Amino acid sequence: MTNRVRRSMPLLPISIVMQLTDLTARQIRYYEEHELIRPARTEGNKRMFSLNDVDVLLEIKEYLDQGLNMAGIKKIFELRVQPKAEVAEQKTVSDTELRQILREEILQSRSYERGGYRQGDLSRFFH
Amino acid sequence: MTNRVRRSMPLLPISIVMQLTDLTARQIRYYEEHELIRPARTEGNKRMFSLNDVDVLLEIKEYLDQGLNMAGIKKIFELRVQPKAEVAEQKTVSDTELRQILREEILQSRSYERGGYRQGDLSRFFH
DNA sequence: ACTCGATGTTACATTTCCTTACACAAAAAT
DNA sequence: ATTTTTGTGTAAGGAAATGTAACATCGAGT
Repeated sequence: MTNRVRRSMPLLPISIVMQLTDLTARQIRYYEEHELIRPARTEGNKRMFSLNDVDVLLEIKEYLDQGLNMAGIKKIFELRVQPKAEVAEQKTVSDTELRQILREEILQSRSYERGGYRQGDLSRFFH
Repeated sequence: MTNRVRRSMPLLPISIVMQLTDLTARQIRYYEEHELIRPARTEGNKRMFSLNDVDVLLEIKEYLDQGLNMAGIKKIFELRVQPKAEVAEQKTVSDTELRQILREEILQSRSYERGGYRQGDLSRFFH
């Protein structure tokens, strides 16, 4: 359930996404222009990307490499069936709420798996 | 193996960490001053935090709530045994390499679990 | 009352990111 | 063979996020 929530949480600034995807800012913004991704915005209008966004970007890159154009890629994403539950969830949960959820889950999770590690473990959090 | 790598990858700007932890920038920087965390820096000297860092920060917060002071918390972290393999890994892998690894893993992972979802799945990546 | 530890606040500098506009090469369309 | 479209580069100017540094505050303990 919350898996999807986690992956769609806007956490990353564009600089990191650039490093993760090897795309330029220009490219990333261009793909957003074509509505292939919809990064969240901070109060100050800066883009914040989710892991999902990164994933989509990598996929776009792949398709471009294979010779597809924007139209083709756009169509592919359109055809992808989107579970209704997911849509509902996305519409009802705000970014701020997402982070609240995340924080709570982190707090809960930590109590368990703290063993011989120097620091607590956040990995459980991601799936 | 790469689990630890992932969690120690510097991805988050301070603003997001603030939201995730409910700490102020002042507090976060203060804890860094006391070497409880060691966030990476961008070329432009901005702090970039890993999930590990967030985890540690939440722990610090917890301890402070319980009345501990910096010295106490510091000591606790010191006493935490750190597996040797981890140390070696942390010393030999640069941030840039980390992101490279991450990217590659994302690419690999996506091919599998793409089913009825609108977008590829990055979750496998985290643990 | 005084000190110290943890945090708030303010000021100023720098970096990062934004939008907008123009350029351009390669591909597609005419 | 031109002309258009597409995907991307690049530059300008401005706004937002973050940095450091200094001083202020406030509670706990002495």
